[in-house]
Amino acid sequence: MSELIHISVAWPYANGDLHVGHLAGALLPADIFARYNRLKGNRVLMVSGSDAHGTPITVEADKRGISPREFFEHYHRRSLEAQKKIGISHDLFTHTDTENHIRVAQDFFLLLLKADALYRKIQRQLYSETEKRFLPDRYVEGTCPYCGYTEARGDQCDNCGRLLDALDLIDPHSKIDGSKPIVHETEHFFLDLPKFSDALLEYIETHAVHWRPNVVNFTRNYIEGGLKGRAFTRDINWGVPVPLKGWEDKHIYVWFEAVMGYISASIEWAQLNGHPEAWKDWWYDPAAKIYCFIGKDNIPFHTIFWQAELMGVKRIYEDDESKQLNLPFNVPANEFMNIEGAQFSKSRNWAIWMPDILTRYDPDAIRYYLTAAMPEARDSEFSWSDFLNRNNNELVATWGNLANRVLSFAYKHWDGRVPEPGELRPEDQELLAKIEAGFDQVGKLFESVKLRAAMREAMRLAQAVNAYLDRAPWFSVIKQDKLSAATTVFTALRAIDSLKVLFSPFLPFSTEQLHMTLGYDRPLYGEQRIETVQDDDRAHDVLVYDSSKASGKWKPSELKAGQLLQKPKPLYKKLDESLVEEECALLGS
RNA sequence: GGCGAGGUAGCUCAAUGGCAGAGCAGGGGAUUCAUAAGCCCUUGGUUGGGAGUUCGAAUCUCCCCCUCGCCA
Repeated sequence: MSELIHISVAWPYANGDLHVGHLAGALLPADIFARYNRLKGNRVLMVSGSDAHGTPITVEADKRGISPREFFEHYHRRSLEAQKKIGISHDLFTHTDTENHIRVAQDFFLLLLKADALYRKIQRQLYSETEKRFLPDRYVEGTCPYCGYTEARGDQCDNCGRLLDALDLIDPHSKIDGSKPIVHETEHFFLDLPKFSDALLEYIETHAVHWRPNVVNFTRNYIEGGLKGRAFTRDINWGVPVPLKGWEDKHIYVWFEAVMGYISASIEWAQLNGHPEAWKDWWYDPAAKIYCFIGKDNIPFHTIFWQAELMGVKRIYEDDESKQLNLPFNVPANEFMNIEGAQFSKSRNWAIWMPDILTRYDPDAIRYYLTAAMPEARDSEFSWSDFLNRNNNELVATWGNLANRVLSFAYKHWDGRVPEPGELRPEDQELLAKIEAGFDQVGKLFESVKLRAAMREAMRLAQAVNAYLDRAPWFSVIKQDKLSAATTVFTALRAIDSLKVLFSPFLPFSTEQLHMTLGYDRPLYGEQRIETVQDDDRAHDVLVYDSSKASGKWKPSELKAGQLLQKPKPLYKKLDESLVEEECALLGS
């Protein structure tokens, strides 16, 4: 039975390149999960985009003397390239500064206002006269009123650890230009979260049964601790303008606006595909399942605030009052990936950047390691020596070598064709039955979003094929009893053909190569393309996934004897241990 | 400071009250189709520290230490 699966992937902030944290935290698990569901025959809609708004982008753009738009578009384009190379198969990866997104976010705002989910409140905030703008708390520095530390930030004192109100800082000054800010009053809209408290708890009790414990506990506790209204608008001159007269200078708070992108991107996808209403299948059919793939820092936004927004508007671009927007079905948040024993840090360049490592390593080698070390249950560690070992000892040695040894042997002894087997012996049937059962076992792990375990299970099956080959007659009998050898090689080829499917969500590039080597002509997966979309006034670049040529199915091999093989080539490269020292030297430089 | 998660073998990680496991690394063995790959066997643990509950604790409770996230 075909299911509707929506995959909402956290929007990477476009103030820098993608790094392994983005991949391991959200992008890669989402892609693996999407590919599995496509193979299962489910209707998948996976969307995301670059988060283009917010203060850090304006600050960086100012530093470089360019516009925020020019600044984020640079990183957006690099993000598209990197994700295409590593095979993150978004049906649409767009950004939040499109005319479509701005329109949707503004309509969302107006619906929330109409639903009485927003209220107005006047605040006092620090204002920079030199920059003609309000200063976010973390861009203010001054003396801590408690401990006297002179470099306390507006939100927190790093010396005594106390939380501060920027207005309490002694001798406050702007971190950007050192000028002294003054106190201004400013009015804002707030999202009335307490109003949704009961409904949110109810949602957690009914929906979160199968969620990861850390996500449920954190969320329940957060709500039970008492929700407070949160500022929904900001004094910033970059973002989605508040669509009300007299409010033109204020913009919707970037966090609240970015999550709306899951809907705006679904709408954009539907329009690009010529079925403008198609997005509603995922957002209004109660049977559709929405999965949010995010990092742990994002949990409250995807388990509380986004739900409150959806509950608040109830429906958008839909007149039928019996319909209601779907709430996320699961939020499989990942923890963080540290690097060589220390936290990721952009300022110290303690980071592994995707565009950079993609110049040196194959995408599947990176995908294999990031999945094996994925922070599903707790923070995990990226270590270059571990990367080397897992690549050489697991990916190359166990799985790559298995495919290569069998294919080379078959190609050499049966004129480049799949051999005609004799009757299958008990050990052949046993192996094939084991592999067939793997589709259910690995599938179950996918359903509960345990991707590390799923890949390990596939690897265990590859080991079982190696063990089978150790006992079965083939190279030792090729001269005397070619039929026996043919039966073994046929069985092993079928096993490899099945393993190719099991591994393909994790390793889409190499399994596609293997698929072709095995003599198929239609690819397992669709094609990714970077395209330019023309809006009313502007244009923007997107990454799309075209599934029209995809033929992969989540089911055991039916490889036929006589099928013409292509000359096999190794699927993976063994890496030299010198890389460990070289890569570590690049960290922090 | 409050809340949440985590600390398990050399490394990366499993194990939610019932004999502490896996992969890799390390050691030994029989092999040669294959990228010196694969297969079989195997050495490693006072589960961060302390106290308690229990017939039984990595797991539950309390205290302490350390790491991460959110509140910010």
